[in-house]
Amino acid sequence: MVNITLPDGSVKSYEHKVTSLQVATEISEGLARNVLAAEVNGEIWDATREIASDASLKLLTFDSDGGKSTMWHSSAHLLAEALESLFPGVKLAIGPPIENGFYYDVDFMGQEFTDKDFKKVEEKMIELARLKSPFERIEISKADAVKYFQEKDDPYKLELLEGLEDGQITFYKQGGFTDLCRGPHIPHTGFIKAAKVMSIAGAYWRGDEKNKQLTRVYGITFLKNKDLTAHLALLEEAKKRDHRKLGKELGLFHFSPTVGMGLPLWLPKGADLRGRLENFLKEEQRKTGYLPVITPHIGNKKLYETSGHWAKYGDDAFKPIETPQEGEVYLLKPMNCPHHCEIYKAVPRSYRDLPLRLAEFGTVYRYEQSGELHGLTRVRGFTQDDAHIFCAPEDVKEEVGKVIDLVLYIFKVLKFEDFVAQVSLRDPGNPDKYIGDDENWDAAEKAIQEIADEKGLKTIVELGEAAFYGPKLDFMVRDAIGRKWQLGTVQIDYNLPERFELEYKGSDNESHRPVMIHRAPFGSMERFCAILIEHCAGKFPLWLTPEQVKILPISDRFNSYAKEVLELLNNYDIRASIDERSEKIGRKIRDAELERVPYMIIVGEKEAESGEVSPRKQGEGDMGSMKIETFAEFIQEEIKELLAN
RNA sequence: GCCGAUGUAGCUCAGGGGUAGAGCGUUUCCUUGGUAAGGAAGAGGCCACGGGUUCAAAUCCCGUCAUUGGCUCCA
Repeated sequence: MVNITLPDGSVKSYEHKVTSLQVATEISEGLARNVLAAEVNGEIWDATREIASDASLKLLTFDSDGGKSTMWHSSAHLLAEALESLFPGVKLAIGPPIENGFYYDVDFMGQEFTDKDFKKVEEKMIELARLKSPFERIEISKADAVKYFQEKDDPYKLELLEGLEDGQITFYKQGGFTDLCRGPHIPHTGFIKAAKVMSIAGAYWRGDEKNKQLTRVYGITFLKNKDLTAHLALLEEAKKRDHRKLGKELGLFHFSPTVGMGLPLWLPKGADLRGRLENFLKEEQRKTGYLPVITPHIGNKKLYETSGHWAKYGDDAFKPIETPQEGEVYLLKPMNCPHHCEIYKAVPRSYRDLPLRLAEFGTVYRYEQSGELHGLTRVRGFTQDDAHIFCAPEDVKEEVGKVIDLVLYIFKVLKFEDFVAQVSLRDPGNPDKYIGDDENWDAAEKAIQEIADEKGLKTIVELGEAAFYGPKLDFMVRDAIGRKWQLGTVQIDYNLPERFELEYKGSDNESHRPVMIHRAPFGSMERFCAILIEHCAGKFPLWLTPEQVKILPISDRFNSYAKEVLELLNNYDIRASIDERSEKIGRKIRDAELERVPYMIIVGEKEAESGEVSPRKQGEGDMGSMKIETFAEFIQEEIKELLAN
């Protein structure tokens, strides 16, 4: 008797072994047609694998992460089969599913493989998929497995086999292709209806640059052609939103090789945007008890020896700077925290001073490898919206809670509505990796999890992802087109207070060690601006955008009336300018639309006579006529709503 | 840093061993208009940089630099 418990709690009983697919068929034929894999007792299995004893069962379709990854893993095998047939003699390394598709690392053994070959491979994959070859799971002894790959002369699989234990080894076979694989796989290749080879890149065998470089072939597949089309459309959309492209078009920032790679130059509009974001956060921080501090861009190397950063991250810092006379050694600061610790130490602290929240938009410099640089998201000089909260251990929970409130407010205002909080805790199997006593760790981990729950955050817990100095809470957002980004972070730190010997006098008249909380809601201004640009496709919220209103006179004759309107809007603190070119109104509208100015106002004879304006909303169109004051108040009202707490 | 691709006008890109091309932008002139591109003329390039091959190189080869897709890394 086999009892299968389904996610809704219902139980199905069978006389004999049963496969997930059979269970699915019983529920409905339609479901069975869509089942790619199954989660059996929390482990993902082939839907065709027999379940011999009582189990909980969750059927996985393409809508689930497990279903997708199974589908893509199987697709990697299909890709490998196609490559073997088109490029005889290729050696295969590994081929896992990834977030958007899959890849296979292939040694082409000197055969040329370029993007011109993609189409051929895609067609071959589909041709093979149409055969509906089942994925067969084969348990095999290590000796037989080794023999198989020796005969096939596949050095990579043989090396992988070395690390595997006899009795644990499985092959998967579909059609004429057999691969060493743990599985699981979809029932048969026929599910794969659309295939696309996306790109190729070099990748070292086992990620080690001493090893041979293989060709990583990226691909993606879908159950329906329509889904592939939609996916490609999404990539197109992402290209359109690329902050590097929009940054250029909208005049936000610029990179000059003469200044240096990875060192962004903020143009007036970009600086305006960023400054506004900073002021927005500064104002919120002022309201919630943060104190501003400012620290220099360099600091004595000793500072970083004390903090431990030099030992751990010295290789990722710019080379030290030396004074010409005294032989002192300085570092361009890669972190703000040591400076802030010194501010803490500037005077003796009492429990009455705590929590002490020191905030600074601190610019830091880190040596990123040249190949790592990417627009504003990965740069060598960037500004953190940094703050360090020094508090008593018992206040950690409350302080983290306040940081969460701040982050949630920012997300709400900037319309990052889809996010999860990742709670990073210690790796229980590896306690030596961490500093600080267990008691504090336990308390901090508990505090973070409790407060995250109390604040109603959707959380995922990751064991072993904590920093060596304390647990973390990171916010992962999904942007408007579904891409994931890591934004704000909150980190609890026992290390630096220890290293800098920070103390405060408690109400018991004894010395105590504070806990330090690092937090940066935006992370870095550069990276955040990049994400924001892509999130809103350059259409910034009204309160934030460099130019809120563009005044468009119908002809030169109305430029003077336009100036009156401008002056009035300025009195309402509305950022506006006039398009005085002698172009037709259609042209002025088009250009303002492309500049993503949220509101245009058209002024001509009619408006000049009645003292009104005819506003037009970006992307939407004409709003009719109204008094200038009415429009100004309308703008002010919209901003108020956007910022409402 | 490593591998691949790319580098031509301010921008987007075509071309390709023998006067350097287009569209957009820009400048000047004409046009003065009612909700997403009015017209004309002109300016603008050491074809990334340095070597080589060649009678001749923007074009072919080598190197450098930068950009870019990945890999590795990310306090």
